[in-house]
Amino acid sequence: MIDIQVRKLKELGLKITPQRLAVLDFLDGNTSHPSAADIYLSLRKEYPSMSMATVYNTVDVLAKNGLLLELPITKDRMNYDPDTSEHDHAFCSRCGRIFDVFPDGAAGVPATRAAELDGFRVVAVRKVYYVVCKDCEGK
Amino acid sequence: MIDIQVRKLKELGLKITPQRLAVLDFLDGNTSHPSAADIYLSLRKEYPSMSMATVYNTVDVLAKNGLLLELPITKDRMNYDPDTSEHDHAFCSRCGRIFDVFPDGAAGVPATRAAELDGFRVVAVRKVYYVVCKDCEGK
DNA sequence: ACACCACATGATAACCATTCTAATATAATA
DNA sequence: TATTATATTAGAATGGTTATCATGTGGTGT
Repeated sequence: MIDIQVRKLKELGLKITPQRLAVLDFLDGNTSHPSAADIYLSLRKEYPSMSMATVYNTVDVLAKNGLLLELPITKDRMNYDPDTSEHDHAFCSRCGRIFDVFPDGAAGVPATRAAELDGFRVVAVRKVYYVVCKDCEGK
Repeated sequence: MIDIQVRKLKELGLKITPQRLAVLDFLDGNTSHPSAADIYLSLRKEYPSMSMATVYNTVDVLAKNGLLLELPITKDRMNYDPDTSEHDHAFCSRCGRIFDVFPDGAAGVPATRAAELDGFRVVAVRKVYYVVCKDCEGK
């Protein structure tokens, strides 16, 4: 599973370190949209020496190379998503959770439109729904 | 022009202060998507006593009441948009400018879809295009 | 016009996510 | 195994945002 990503790292000339593998392993299949602190706290058990700087270095290099999406949703932290397929997100401002929102086919924006915009070269697109989720709606 | 917004403030039971009027006046018709610091620096000339706290208080209360959009685009600051009509934004990572992107009619997402999503109540939607703008593309 | 008071302002400190620094460690290669 | 470019680490620094609290003031009723 993460072998694919390891291969990508190698292709990019990035060194395969235990820390990077740990981050990749933690992110693999993770749909919780963790923050850097979430990743750090989770890995600290297994890698007590890991520092926040390494987490930031790692997510930065992953994001810069398209292996991880950066989700700027609130003003107080960045969140990350290892699922780089085309989808949106819903953020519940009550509980703070971030949900994946996959295109339902019909309402999807054509890829052609995303590639060019007012003569600008489009590098990425982020769409966020600010919602009150089911759990929170029921108070 | 800003009389409309003053009326809205009154309706919401908010006091009409010189500082709020100054912020509203600065934002009125402003398409530069300023940060709190931008607002503060611009108003300091006219209102030397104004503090960042007041700017934050003001934009928060305006945003909370739908008179101002919060745009979480990068990890280093929040930007604001007084144009609350339905539109998207394009952010050029080279020059840092934020452009308005208005729906071209054809590709707009139906309002009905925005109101309900996977059973979640949708409060707001933000769509950001990360681009390289024309000016920056030509290096 | 005046007094009252809930709310707003302002200076400052506190907070916290992120970045920087510089010394040390290590993966990759030959 | 030696070399070297790259990565890691702890800690400090940075900077946007929030919190604190004393002071000021807009709005309302008298």
